[in-house]
Amino acid sequence: MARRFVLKPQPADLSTRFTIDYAGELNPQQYAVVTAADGPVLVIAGAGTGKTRTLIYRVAYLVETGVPPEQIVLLTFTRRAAAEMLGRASGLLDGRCSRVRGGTFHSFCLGVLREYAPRIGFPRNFSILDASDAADVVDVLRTAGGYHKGDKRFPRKRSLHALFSAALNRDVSVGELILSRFPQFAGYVNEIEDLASQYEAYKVQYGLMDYDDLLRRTLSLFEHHDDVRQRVSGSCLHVLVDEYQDTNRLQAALVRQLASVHGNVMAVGDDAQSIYGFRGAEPENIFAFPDDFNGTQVLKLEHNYRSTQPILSLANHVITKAEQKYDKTLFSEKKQGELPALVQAADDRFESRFICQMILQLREEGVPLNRIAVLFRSAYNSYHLETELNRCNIPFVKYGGLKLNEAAHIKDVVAYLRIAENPRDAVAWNRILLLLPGVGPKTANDLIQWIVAGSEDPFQLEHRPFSPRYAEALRELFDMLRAIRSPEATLLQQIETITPYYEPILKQKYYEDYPKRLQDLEHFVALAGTFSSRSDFLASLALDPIELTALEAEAASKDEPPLVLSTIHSAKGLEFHTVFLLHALDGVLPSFYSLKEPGGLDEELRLLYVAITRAEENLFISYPVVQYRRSYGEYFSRPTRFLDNLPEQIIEPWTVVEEGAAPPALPPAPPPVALPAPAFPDDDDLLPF
DNA sequence: TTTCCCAAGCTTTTT
DNA sequence: GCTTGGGAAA
Repeated sequence: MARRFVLKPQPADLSTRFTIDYAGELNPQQYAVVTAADGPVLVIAGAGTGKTRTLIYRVAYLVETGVPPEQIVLLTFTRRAAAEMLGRASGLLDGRCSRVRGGTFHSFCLGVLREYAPRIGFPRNFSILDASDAADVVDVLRTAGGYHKGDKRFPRKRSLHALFSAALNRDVSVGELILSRFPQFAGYVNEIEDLASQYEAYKVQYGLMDYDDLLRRTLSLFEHHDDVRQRVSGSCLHVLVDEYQDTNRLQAALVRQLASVHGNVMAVGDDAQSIYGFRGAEPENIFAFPDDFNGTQVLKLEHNYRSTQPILSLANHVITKAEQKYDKTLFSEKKQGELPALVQAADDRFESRFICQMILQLREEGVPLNRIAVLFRSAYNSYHLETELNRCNIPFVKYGGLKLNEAAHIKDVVAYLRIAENPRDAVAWNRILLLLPGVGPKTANDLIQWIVAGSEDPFQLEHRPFSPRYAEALRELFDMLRAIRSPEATLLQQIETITPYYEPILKQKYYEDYPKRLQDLEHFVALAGTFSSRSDFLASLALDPIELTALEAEAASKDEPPLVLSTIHSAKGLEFHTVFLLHALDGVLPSFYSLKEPGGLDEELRLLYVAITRAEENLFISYPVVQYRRSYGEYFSRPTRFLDNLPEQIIEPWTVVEEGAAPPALPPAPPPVALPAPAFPDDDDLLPF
């Protein structure tokens, strides 16, 4: 019997049913972005203009207007950023937003490839190579090919891989790149190009992908398999891309593919904050966006809610020094505030003590530690400070330093897991075979050939030529691997099978500091416990590297959220009540290396701009007058050229002195008279650091 | 072929 | 301060 079901009429105005008062909670510019119609939208957002907040509301708005959350894709620069944004969006909307797909380009591509990799000749369980794995591959090939036999210097494995990667990300051939930017290797163009193609072949042969492969193989998957593109892009009803100024050519092409079915893309960026040129990022992507997408609506966010006017004035001043002109002047809603300080310290120790004491004072005043950040150009710039912080018992996390998965002993353990996941993973095999006594590069290579060419069960020793020198060790290894391969073993059980096997090796290999490394392993085991599948765990380690200090800080202080130490790059998108920038020296920021790069100085300047605009209330830029270099001794350093000749109404000079020598250099006391300017060496004599 | 030892060289920013 | 490469002994 046929029936008729009568639908009730839909309410004419959906807005009355929104749970969020968008117009009330956002300014008109933000509101325009959040409620923008379908189609391509480009948002030019200055620093501190509530970009993140706007994107969060946009996601919520889309969900409220009926877009299925799983058809929204939010591409961000780090997974941390994605998780934070989706968390906040979920908070706005009773958890519905948690089903939004979010992550980095790399993690999104990984998801696509895990499904479609066989279409382009890769196994689904391909392994992901990090930079040092990739360098290991290059090393194996280079040794096998005997390239380093020449009389001149052949590039090192890391340089080689960096070269391959740079060529790919800039869409030029390795040969062209060498001639244009690395003339010192020009004598080896043919050899290096050979190696590059061997590297590619090796990855295909053993089912391996490096970071670049994740992007470019996904792109080529879309380009050559239209049904896949249709399917994937069809599931992306809305694509939102954060930090668009830091996308490279590949990523921009991916965005075009993802939006090719529905055409709903929102890209958000700020060309003045482009700091990834070294990785092939092309800030021009922002300006090319309207050409790439017909009918692009361009919207702007200009009101700064983060920083006080004095901090913005400094930022505005600094950015005018760029070669390239930026059409930017930031205005704050917060008019009042302390002047940014340019703090001169005698040396590293003074600088560190100044920062620690100031932090303690701020904490006294009620500023939580995790609202304070110390930023620096390079991870090692903070060594002295870290010692001093430990002395003062100030807990901290450091972002941008050594990652958990970069530590050799962690990489070893991960290698066992990787083999269990992908038994053809030659890099992982190489790594763990070399740990066996009596096995060197040659034997390892031979064994890998046997193993990979072998039967379905790669962990059989029978019928394989092997020497008694390492037979017993190999048998033990295979027994262990077979145990963790067992389908019943949970991830935690697998790791608990590995550790007793690996500990003797660890003890032997790192006898001096093995207890410390053992501790890392314990953290690692604990971390593994939070994952359910081995493949998720491995992917997360590769794509969302965890800071070594993050685990330590967590273990050490449950009571107080720690201070943040971070490279400027890793602080992108974040904001803090108080920001310290240390080692603001010529040669550090701008980095010595940047002088050789075309456009390098501007990028360093933008880096300073990013650092400055992280601050809400207080900004202290400090530098030591005397630096020490082993092999050179002590020498005078020079503060960053970017702050030369700034008026005192823009940045206030401070001097740090020992108690008794002069009034303490702490507010509200007026800053003491500056020391006589140090005798700077001539630019010619100036050392890189 | 492996392993040990010593000298040389280099040292940014990230997925 | 650390990795990397070369050379020589086992």
